[in-house]
Order: sequence, then C-alpha cells, then structure tokens
Amino acid sequence: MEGKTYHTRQQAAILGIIKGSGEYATVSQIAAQLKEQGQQVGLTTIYRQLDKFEKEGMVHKVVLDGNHGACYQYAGEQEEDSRFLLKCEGCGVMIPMDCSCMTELYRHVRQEHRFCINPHKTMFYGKCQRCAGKGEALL
Amino acid sequence: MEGKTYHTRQQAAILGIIKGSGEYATVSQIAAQLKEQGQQVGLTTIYRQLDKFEKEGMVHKVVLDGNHGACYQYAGEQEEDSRFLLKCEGCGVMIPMDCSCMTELYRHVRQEHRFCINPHKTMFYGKCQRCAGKGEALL
DNA sequence: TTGCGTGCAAAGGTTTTGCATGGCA
DNA sequence: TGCCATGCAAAACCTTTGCACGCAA
Repeated sequence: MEGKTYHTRQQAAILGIIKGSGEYATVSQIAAQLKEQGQQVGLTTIYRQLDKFEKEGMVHKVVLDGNHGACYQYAGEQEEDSRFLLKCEGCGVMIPMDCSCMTELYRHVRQEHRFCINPHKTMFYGKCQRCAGKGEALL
Repeated sequence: MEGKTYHTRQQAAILGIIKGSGEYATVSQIAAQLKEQGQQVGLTTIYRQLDKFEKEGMVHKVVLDGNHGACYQYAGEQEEDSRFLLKCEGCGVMIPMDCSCMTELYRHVRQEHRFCINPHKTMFYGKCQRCAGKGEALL
C-alpha cells in the first residue's frame, strides 16, 4: 500500500528546522533558515517533504489570509484537542492558544452537527487586545 | 475621512452575483458568472471591488486550504455571531453552520483570552459525516 | 470638469510539474 | 542496482501595481 521511502540529508534538515522552532513557518522562511545553516535545499524539495509530512500527520498546515504562503508547524507531542490558532487582523501576529473550551466545542460539533473537526487547522481571525484597543483607527 | 465613491455598472454586476448566490465564490467563479451574463468585467476590477466591499463589511472573505483563491460571500442580513464555516477535507464541500455554541465560545475567548474574534472568518477543517465514515480509505 | 473606476499589461508571489541527475538502501 | 528524492527550469496560478483612458457626478 505504501512504497518505501528513503531518508535523506534534506529531509533531516527540514525536519530539524520545524522541530526546532515550535512556531509556524512558511516555506520561504524554512528555506532561509536552511540557507543560514549552510544547508542548501531546493524549494521544490521543501514543498514535497512538507506535503509528505502533512499526510503522515507529522506537521500541520494552515493557510491564512494576509500571509503569503501556507504555514507549517511540527505536530510533535501536543496531541491535545484543545489547541487553536488566533490570527490578529490588525498586527498580523499569530497566537496559539490552549483551552479546554475547545475540546468541549469539538465534542459538541461532532455530536450535534455530525462533523468531525480537525483541531490542528482551526483558525480564528480577529483582533488582539492591543489592536482591538486602537479601535479602527489605523487598521 | 472618506473620499467619494461612484456607482458603476461593474460594481452593480458584481454585487448582483454575490447577492444572488448566497454561497462562497472565488474571484474567477464570479468572473465566469459575469461573463455568462454578458457582463464582461476585468479581474482587476473584481478584486478591487471585493476588497472595498470587504472593508465596508458588505462581504466576507475567507482563505482556504485546498481551494485556489480566496472565497467571498455576501454579508447581507445574517448579523449573527453564531455562524461558522466547516470545510470537509475529504470531499471539499463547505458547510455553513449556525449554532449558539459559537456565541458562547466567542464570549469566552474575549473574556478569558483577551482576543476579539471576527466571527465571519471562523474556519474549521475536518471531515463531514460521509467522509468520516469512509475512514482513511481513499484520499 | 473632476477624479474615481476600469482594464490591460506586466510584475510579484507561491506552488506545481517535467525531466535529468543524484543518492539511499 | 533499483528507484525514490532532488533540484533546476518552466509553467500555472492568484493577486497586485502602473498607467492611460472612461465615465459617474
């Protein structure tokens, strides 16, 4: 059902990057970090490796408005259904959150709405405290 | 604070399309529908009008993984904080939902997490009942 | 008449694909 | 040695920008 796979220098390097920074990173950011390390890796390879990692569930992919390019994050241990992502429409910052209220919500949606949510792609847009405070002034 | 704006044939045509279908539509889909109606409108114009509409709150913009291009929907009356969007990772269908549980969640996040969510961009990914049933078989 | 709106062309990004080469097992 | 992985180049997309012209007010 599944062809064999090889372990390569590039694969290890990419994995090292996204494991290292627990943050969400775009393909170009990953490429830049690899370059800094002297580990030159082609963009195509990064795309293909991340796609594979995502299918395996090893990394999570999130597509955001405002950003250029999708964001990827190492899945790692955080095997909780209580995580979710906030992205501020004001300053663009991304804030990962963790709260049991989400576990509750997921259960509700699954039971009442017959839809099984993938917690790792949950995305909320809105305003962080600072930006909400500014009102609509400078957007 | 705000320059004057003109009403144009193109603006009316675009608004007509997104008002007509309550569904989410991409720019290219809108362009295609306009063409069908014999209402030729340049892509640039569609982008600029939708951007303006979004800033005015007249339409909502959502960026999705799997889709090519952002999706826009007429805001219309639905002035409720209880709506949210589900996108099935299996078959790609988008399911709008409406449930008071979200109003509750938004309040919680605002009070406990100091983040003010924009309800119209809320996006959940997951599996609809049919696709969840299929297990991981295909895909 | 004024100046916003339009649309073409071109540029700027990200992502995908084809294909020859490289390298793991 | 077999075959997946790589990476370059090119293509395919979506989206934005510059600029001259059109048109609403």
